[in-house]
Amino acid sequence: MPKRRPIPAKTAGQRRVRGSRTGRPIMVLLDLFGRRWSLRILWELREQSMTSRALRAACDEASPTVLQARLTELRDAGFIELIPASGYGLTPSGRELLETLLPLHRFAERWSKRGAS
Amino acid sequence: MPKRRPIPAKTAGQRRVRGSRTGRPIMVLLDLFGRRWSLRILWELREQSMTSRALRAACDEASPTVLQARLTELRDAGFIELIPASGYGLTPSGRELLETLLPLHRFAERWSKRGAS
DNA sequence: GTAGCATGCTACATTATTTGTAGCGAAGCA
DNA sequence: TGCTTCGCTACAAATAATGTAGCATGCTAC
Repeated sequence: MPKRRPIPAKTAGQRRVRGSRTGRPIMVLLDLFGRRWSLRILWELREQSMTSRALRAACDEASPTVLQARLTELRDAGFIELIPASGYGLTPSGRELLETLLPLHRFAERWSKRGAS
Repeated sequence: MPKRRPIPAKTAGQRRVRGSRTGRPIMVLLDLFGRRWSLRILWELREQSMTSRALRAACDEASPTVLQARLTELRDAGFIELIPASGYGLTPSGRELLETLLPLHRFAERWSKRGAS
């Protein structure tokens, strides 16, 4: 039973939402981000665009197979784009998404400095 | 080659940070959240505590094996806790984490309503 | 123009993770 | 005692990720 979801894709210029069953957008995102390297890729692109190979280097040399898969998914989702001149970079939407994730950085620092609790 | 990381764990009351290679806290988080069901679990607990079985139901009946693994990891990370009376719930730290993730909900709504870009 | 070199991307066998189903032992309650 | 739920585990089958190699294309330098 392939529980894995075909990932959001464009349909005639319109996003086809089909999340973890309900189609609720937040579920689609949580599902997409729950795949290996998704969040990491977005994170590494936060300050600069990179070629796919540089991105791979930035991501602990993750295998090109998955990386390429994530890249395609994130592209279909409209968060990143490939610009021949500069490589992969965030779209306006992707940048907006990253804005909402930035507080996570500060939280991570606080979190690591204290015990569990 | 098990690239998979043993997950942050307590060591004599002290968190042992050991991220995706650098040990940077943000990497540890991105890594933890890049595993299936991690984010979803936190999300489902945002408003109420739940028994492990209710949580499973809330998470599309994900297999108890992974769910249990994630639960343990999130517990070790100090984001959730098991209280016999009420089941699994967020710790103060977990609630703080969730606060930083809430904007994601609003973003998801906006995102789904427009095309990609 | 042809020999390099870097790009985005793919093939494919191996290894790791997840799924689905069943069920255990403990605790609560009748 | 019998019934129910709890947290959690076993384990085989299915799916996803890894690691290595390499292709085709588009450069720039000779």
